[in-house]
Amino acid sequence: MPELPEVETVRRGLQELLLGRTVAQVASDAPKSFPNAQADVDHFLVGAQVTEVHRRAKVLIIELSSQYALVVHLKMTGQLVFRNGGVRFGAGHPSDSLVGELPDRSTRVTLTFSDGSRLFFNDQRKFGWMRLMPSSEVPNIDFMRKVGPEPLETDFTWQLMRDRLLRRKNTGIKAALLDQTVIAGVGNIYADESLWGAKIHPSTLVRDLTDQDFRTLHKALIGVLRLSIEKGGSTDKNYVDADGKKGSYLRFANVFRREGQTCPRHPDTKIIKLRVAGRGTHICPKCQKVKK
DNA sequence: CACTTGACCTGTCCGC
DNA sequence: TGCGGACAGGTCAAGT
Repeated sequence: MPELPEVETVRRGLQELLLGRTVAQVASDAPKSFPNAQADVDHFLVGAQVTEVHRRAKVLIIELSSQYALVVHLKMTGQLVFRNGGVRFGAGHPSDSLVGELPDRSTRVTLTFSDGSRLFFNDQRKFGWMRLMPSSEVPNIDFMRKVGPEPLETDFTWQLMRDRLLRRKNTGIKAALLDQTVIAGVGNIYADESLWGAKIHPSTLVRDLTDQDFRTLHKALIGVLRLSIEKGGSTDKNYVDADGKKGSYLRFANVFRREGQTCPRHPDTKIIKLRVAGRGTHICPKCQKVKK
């Protein structure tokens, strides 16, 4: 379930690994994961060089010398793994890797570069997608027009966060945090972790939060996102970076997937799992109470 | 318009 | 052991 820190980790890896490489060959399960017509692939992808890899919210944008871009959303089980030669385990121990020989049965798209290296787009559940479009059109797609501000940009103040969240004042804070048009890049893991950090119950209506709550939540959210990027993101089941390696943030998580374990702030209280905003939600019932 | 729910998929886990 | 059903959750479409 790649969220902002996972997608940013992949971006950094791809930026390092793909820059300057020239696409020589493309194989895909089109149209499911890669809907472009073959003619466009032949004209604007094959023969093009990778010039830059950007991220906006949970979307990756691989810029090409053809003035086209490959736009990728990993959704829940997508992976972008680069291989140059055989199986790479990166710098860590082999057990840090989740993927073996590629392609495998979840490979949906394979890009082969002119030097023989390859980029694999794997996606077990086929929710993710990759599409080729003119770079100039990327900001005009519906998602980009509607998506909220990046929480790690310097202009993302607590007041801006408050004002964005108040656009959903009659809904629960967790639903508002997950809404990509409110704030970009937050998903289930970092919503739960930041709400625990700020001692706010996920069902609390946004309109019932005080300025002090918004300040604390702002600090908690930025803190968990930064820490997770530092740890290479969160691997629960599928997520891996561009080298195929897992992220280690979940070792530092306080509540996510920790139901039944004790709250770090309350050795006498166990973390429980609820359903909020249609998602599995983890809280400490002692720190996080609904406010009215 | 604001807000909630279901659909999209497949692999895994749990109870019978 | 096998099997049906619940569950995992990012986003969009459809529903209230």
